[in-house]
This record gives sequence, C-alpha cells and structure tokens, in this order.
Amino acid sequence: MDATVKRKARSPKSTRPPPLQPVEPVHDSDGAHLELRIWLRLLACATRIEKALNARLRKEFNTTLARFDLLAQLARRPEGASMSVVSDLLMVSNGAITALVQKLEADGLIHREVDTADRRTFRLRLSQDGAREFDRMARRHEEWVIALIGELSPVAQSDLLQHLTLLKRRLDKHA
Amino acid sequence: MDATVKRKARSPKSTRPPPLQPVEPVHDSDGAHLELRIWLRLLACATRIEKALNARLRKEFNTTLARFDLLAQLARRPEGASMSVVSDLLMVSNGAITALVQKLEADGLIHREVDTADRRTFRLRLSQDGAREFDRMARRHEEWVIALIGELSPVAQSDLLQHLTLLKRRLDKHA
DNA sequence: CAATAACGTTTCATGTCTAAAATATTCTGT
DNA sequence: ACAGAATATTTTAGACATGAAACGTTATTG
Repeated sequence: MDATVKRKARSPKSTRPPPLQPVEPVHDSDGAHLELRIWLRLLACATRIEKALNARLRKEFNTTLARFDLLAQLARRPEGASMSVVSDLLMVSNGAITALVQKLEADGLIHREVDTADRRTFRLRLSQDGAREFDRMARRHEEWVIALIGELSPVAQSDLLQHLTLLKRRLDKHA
Repeated sequence: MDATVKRKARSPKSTRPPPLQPVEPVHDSDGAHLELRIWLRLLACATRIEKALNARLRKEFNTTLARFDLLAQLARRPEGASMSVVSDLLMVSNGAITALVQKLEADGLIHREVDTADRRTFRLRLSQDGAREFDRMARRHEEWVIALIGELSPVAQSDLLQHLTLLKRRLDKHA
C-alpha cells in the first residue's frame, strides 16, 4: 500500500554548468512529481486513520469498519435498502455484501425481508438492537476521528476539506 | 470503507434570536464536524485512486498494488532488505509479507537468500527480471497518478501536499 | 406467449490483510 | 555455558475484497 517510485539519480555528464535551480519545484526532499508525492501522503494518512479506527472498533465493540459502515448506511435510511443499493453506497462488490449481511443478521443487528413487489430483492433494515448498538459506536467513532484530525487548525482543516472535495470531483469525472 | 455518521438535527429551542452565522463554518451541505467530513473525503479519494491503479496494474501487467509496492521498496534498496524491514516499510503485518514474497519469488521477480550473519533473517533482493519489470510498471504507474491528480492546479497540489504532510506528522505523533 | 434480455443475489476461487500461536535463531546475564 | 529473553519468520484461522459463473425472478418484445 505504499506505491513508492524510485527516481533515477541524475548522472552528471554534461560539460555545461548545471542550472542554478532544478527544473521541478523542490519543496521536499525528493525529486518526484508532486502528484506522486500527494498520492503517497494521501494513502499514508488514509491507512493510518483506517487502521486506528478499525483497531478501536475491534477493541471496544468487537466489530469492524465494514460492519460499522453498513450499519451507518442503514441508520440513515429508516425505509431500508436493498443489497445492491448498499453495495453501491459502500462502493463494494455485491459478493462482499452478502457475507457481511449474513453475519450482521445472525448477530441480530439487521433484518432482511423479501421485497413484496420484487421477489429478487431483499430489504435490509436496522433492528432495534442494531440501532442502539450503532448509536453507541457512532458516538465513539466521532470522538476518535475528531481526536485524530482535530489537531489541525480550523483553517488548515477547512483548506484541506476544500482541496479534497475538489480532488474527489475530478476523480469522479475521470471515471 | 465509508464510515459515514449521521448528525443530529439541531432542535431550535432558545428564545434568544439565533446568531447570524452558524457556529461551525458551513461550506458544505451537512452539519457534521469538519473532522468527520475530512475523513470521509480523504477515504473516498484514496479508495478511488487505489482502485483505479489496481485495475490498471492488473490489466496491463497482471499484477497488483501490493506486489508493485513491494518491488518498489526493493528497487530503491540494491542492498536488499529483510522481511521485517519490508513489512515495516509497507506498514503491513509480517504474515502478509510471507505470502507476497513466496509468490514474487516463484514468479522470479525477487531473490530470497539466507543472511550469512543471522540465519533467522532473509535478504530480499530484486532479480534482473524483477528490476526490468518494475521499471516498466513504474513508468506507467507514474503516468497514471499524474493523470489522476494532475488536473488540480499546481498551487492546489502544493497546498494539498503541505496539508497532508502536516496531517501525517500529527497522526504519527498520535501513535 | 414464449424466447430472451436484464436484474438481484449467491457462490466460488483467489488475493490480501490481521492477530496470535508455533518455530527457529541469536542475544544476555549470571 | 546455559536458561531465558528477544528477534525473525511461518503458520493458522478469520475477515473482507474482487470478478466471474450460476441461478431465480422480472421485463421486454417479435
């Protein structure tokens, strides 16, 4: 998950004196393209946060981010949602949802009813227990995220959010 | 991989007139804490880029990001590295490295020699084939990343990198 | 109305990750 | 030198991801 790329060292061969400033802006220790450096940082931040949250979810609630995220999507949809819809929301393949849902249902956190109109589809809903449990987890989860990111100044946070939002829009257009 | 959290709607109860500006800066549609929104965006960007790169690596080179990243770490270390070192570099457990290395060695991309000094450790090195293959992949990989992120203006890129660098530092201190 | 296309879900094979237990090797203190 | 501590790796069990194939249900249409 690092995607590091080695830059070739510039072999000093020319007889001309080298330019005073390198061609690429060097705010950092490496000559790599800005884009590459951004991607590496982005990935590093995301995996660090994800691992921290996952570890705490496991320790405090004996659950995982995948389960939490599925509950979160159902929590904001009292009318329920189908497997495919959830799969789209979580950006995860249908096959992955099947296993997740089976376990969550076995644990009594969600209900799965056949849709009366279209018997191909299931309607997933949070159970009472699921809603209660999700509320507890969501509160802690929020505290954790705030602790992790909250050390940045409000200005930095606002800037960062804007840039990420812009980046996400560009990425979505790309696909 | 979404980690969405629903925010409670603010119930208007006070008799005093509300402040002209909301307490939290609202550049966005939701009342959630900035930290939560940043985390969601960060995760969305990271997974989108990761999936795009993974898909292209699979299509063009029949490989994966995990394999590519391991090769990348060895490529910048001609002296080689031990399993544990690689595991630290990739921020992945030792067990994960074992399987990866076995396959890469079977494919002839890396060598694994027992260290003469300490027979507990292996020294991993890129093979000739591995180095050649990695070079081809690294060039394409860089093009892809530049295409994905390059739509941001240079200023935005530089800002984003700075903020991510700062965030990463804070996260590392946290742990 | 039947053949067929489209859809929703499950199953399967495969890949990657983790955490913890097992093994093997080296180091350390008396 | 030797018992234990520390270190490096492998193994195992379990979670989650994908993509492709299979299957039942619904829609379409000649």
